[in-house]
Amino acid sequence: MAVTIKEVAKMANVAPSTVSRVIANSPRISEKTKKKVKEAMEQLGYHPNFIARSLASQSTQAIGLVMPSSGDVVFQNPFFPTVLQGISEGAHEKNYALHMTTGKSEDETLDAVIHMVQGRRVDGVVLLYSKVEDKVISYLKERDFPFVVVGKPYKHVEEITHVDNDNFRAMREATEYLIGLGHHQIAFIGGSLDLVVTVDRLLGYERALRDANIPLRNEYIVQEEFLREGGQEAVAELMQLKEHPTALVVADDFMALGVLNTLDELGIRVPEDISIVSFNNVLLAEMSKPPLTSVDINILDLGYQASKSLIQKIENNNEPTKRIIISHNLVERHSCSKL
Amino acid sequence: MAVTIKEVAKMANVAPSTVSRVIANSPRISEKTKKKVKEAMEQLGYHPNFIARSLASQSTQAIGLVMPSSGDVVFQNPFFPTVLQGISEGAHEKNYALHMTTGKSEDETLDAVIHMVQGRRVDGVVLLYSKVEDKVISYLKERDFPFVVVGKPYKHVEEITHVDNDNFRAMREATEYLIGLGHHQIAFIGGSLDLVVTVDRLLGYERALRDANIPLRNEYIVQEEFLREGGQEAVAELMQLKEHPTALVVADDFMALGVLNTLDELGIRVPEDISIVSFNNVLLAEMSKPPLTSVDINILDLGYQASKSLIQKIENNNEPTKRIIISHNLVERHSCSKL
DNA sequence: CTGAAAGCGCTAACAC
DNA sequence: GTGTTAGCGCTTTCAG
Repeated sequence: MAVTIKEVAKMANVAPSTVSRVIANSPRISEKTKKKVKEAMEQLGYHPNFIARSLASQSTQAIGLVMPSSGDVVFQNPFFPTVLQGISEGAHEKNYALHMTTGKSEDETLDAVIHMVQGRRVDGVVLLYSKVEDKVISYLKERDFPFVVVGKPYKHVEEITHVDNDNFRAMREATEYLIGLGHHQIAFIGGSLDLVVTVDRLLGYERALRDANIPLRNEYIVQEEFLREGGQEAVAELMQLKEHPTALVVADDFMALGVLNTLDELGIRVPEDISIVSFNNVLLAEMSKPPLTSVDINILDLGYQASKSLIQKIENNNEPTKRIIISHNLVERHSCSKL
Repeated sequence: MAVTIKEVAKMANVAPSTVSRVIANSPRISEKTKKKVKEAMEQLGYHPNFIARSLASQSTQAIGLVMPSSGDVVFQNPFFPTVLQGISEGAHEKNYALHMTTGKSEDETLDAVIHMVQGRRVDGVVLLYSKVEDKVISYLKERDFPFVVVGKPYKHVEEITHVDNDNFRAMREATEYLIGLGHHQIAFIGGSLDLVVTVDRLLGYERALRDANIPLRNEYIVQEEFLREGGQEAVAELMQLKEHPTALVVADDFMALGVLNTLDELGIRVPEDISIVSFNNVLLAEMSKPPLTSVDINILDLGYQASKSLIQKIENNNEPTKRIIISHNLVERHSCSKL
């Protein structure tokens, strides 16, 4: 077995509790013994056992990550590694570890979360997605277990701490940008309406058009759940309309890449024939042909703030509910042109 | 506090140990009491406390994940979510949880691993990368802590269980494929030579050329560490050679996308002017223009087998060292043409 | 400022 | 088959 607190205590000629206090860096301990103990720890190569500490202190210093069901194609999106990185940075700063959960289906995910929570493996949870009706959220909320969501919860927005962009405004601005370039026939290509982010963006899109007195058309709104097959057709249909759009707002760079691809096959040039603004501004956006004008939503910060605020909530039980809005900004590249 | 084993015991009129046995599904316990206990658990809404169990049994049922330092651009690569998914599936099957570690630098990563291991937070570790000189591997090996690596370790290959593709053969075949199309001037674009995978593939490339009696040229070998800036130049230089290559093998789809991009800017058409074979076959490969001919390396399986074999090793201490080779296959799309 | 002792919730000999 | 009893390694009153 590894070296324990007892052995350190013996070596330093103190009680185990004193060693424990040194670890916790208790203020009421003399510099002298502190030093003595530290030396002993050093010499024995002591490392605290987290599990034991967790059991005694009823806290794990770990936060749980709930990913979308891995069946989802969403998972392929570079969005995730990036939020992860942000979360990880925030956690790291406060010495929290990360515990992951994935399930293939929604039910599996819920199950895994229950295990994690009831098994007391984590002190809090961050949800990396936000669906319209979500069992995980209900479960967590009901048990009053600390959690934050990346994105906007569908229900109880006021009672759930979440980190989000102002997706409504972001999409409104993106659309206005296109309007400013002279476009009136602007289509919206978004993901599943099950995702709150899609809903918000759709609303922003509609608002921009309405404000500019451009009539909305149902044919101009497509939900492209599947990045590939489904998308191809949807875009093709869109372009076959008598009055086909001259510009597109696309909910995600990854999707936009698919769109770009389809357009190319149809012999439609970007930005000459059609303009595109997309979202997220991942590395992909600058590597596509043409490089995409994309709304940067600061994914890293989204993650960073999520773990930060979760930890605050964990450490201070009556931390107020917060809504943290991460800024966004349009990065102009070469996928848009004036009409 | 939550309901414990004791309360269940009391309610079912048995000893705590009996309840424990029921949880462990011990064979030598009567069906009758088993049922009685289960009912009590049900009624009280009992959930075992993992932490307590871990402490008592000296095992956590969790495996640690070591990601490459997050500073690396590598992190952006869709490769990771996919291995993760595979690992997660393998872990899930055996009821293991996942614990993540990331550091910004190599040293931070090592630190995090030490914490995870010494803190007894995990029973084993899987490394999601394989670098040429790696402290994490040395550390783990020295302590004889169970681990497997995804990819091929640089040293001690025989003593470290790892899950890998036959990258040498895969790249040789990819190169031969191009040779078969009539290409003789084939350049190699790979990642950092710090990564073992790059080394293996480079070797496979060289072998294919040698076997075909095509002289190797140093100018034809480029390491493109940075996907963007650096890459642009490297490719440009390559194409400015008097005898520029007519085909490229690229170590990764993501990189290939960058290459495609640069080529386009230079007015060089794929596959008319130059052919490209890339690696990994992620979703990206079919979404690029043109869709990439790419070697599918079964990333998901790479992850799946990694967690599988790690768990075996954890559960059976004298499980032999294994080398697991995941198959690959060339997926033809539209980035190659006959010369 | 430091020590003694009682747990945290569960497992694992060892009895019977 | 089931109960008793020690711990696992640490934290945390409570004394002093």
